[in-house]
Amino acid sequence: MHFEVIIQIIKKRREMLHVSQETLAELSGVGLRTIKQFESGKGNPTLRTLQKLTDVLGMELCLQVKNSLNIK
Amino acid sequence: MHFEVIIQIIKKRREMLHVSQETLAELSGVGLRTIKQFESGKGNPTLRTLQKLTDVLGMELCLQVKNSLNIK
DNA sequence: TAAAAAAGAGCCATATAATGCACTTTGAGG
DNA sequence: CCTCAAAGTGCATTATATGGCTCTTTTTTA
Repeated sequence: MHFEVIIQIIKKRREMLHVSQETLAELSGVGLRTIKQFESGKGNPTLRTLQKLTDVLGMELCLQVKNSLNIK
Repeated sequence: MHFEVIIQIIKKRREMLHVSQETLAELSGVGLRTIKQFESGKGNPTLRTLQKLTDVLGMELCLQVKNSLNIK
C-alpha cells in the first residue's frame, strides 16, 4: 500500500466520520498545519504522527509480507 | 500495531532473509546510520523511509479499521 | 446568493529525521 | 585468545517534518 494511498485512506476515514481537520488536530495532538499539508498531498509523516492520527480515527497500521493470505 | 512493533518486525524480517544492515542500506537507498538507529530503538522513521525498507524486504504497510475482519 | 465553515497555501521558526565518519561493542569461528 | 563481520554509538551537518499565524479559495448551508 503506497504512501499516497495511505494518506488518502486517512482523509476518507476522517470525512466518513464527519470530523474536520481542525477537530482531528485537537483530538490527535497533531498540528492543524501538518494535517492540512499532508492531506493535500505534500507530506511525509513520521510513524509517530501517523499513529497519532490513526489512533483517533480508529484505525491501525500493520506490516505484512506481500502476497500473503491474511485472515484475522 | 505499535511503532516499536513495526520496527521489530522489520528487523526480524531482515534477519530471516539473512540480510545485513549494510546490505539493506545499499538495496533500499536508506542510510546505514538510519537503519542502525531505528533498529536499536531510537528512531521515528518517515513513511517514505519505512516504505523504502519494506519494499526491499518484500513487505507492505497497510492501514485498516481496527477490529475488522480482513480476508485478503 | 450571502455568510459561515472547512480546506489549502505562503512565510517562517524550531525540532528532529537522515546521513556520514570514526570508534566501540558484540558474537561467531577458527 | 584472535580475527573478522555485524551491530551499536557519539558527534556534527543537512534536509525536512512540525506547527503557528495569516490570508485565500472552496464548499456547505441557511
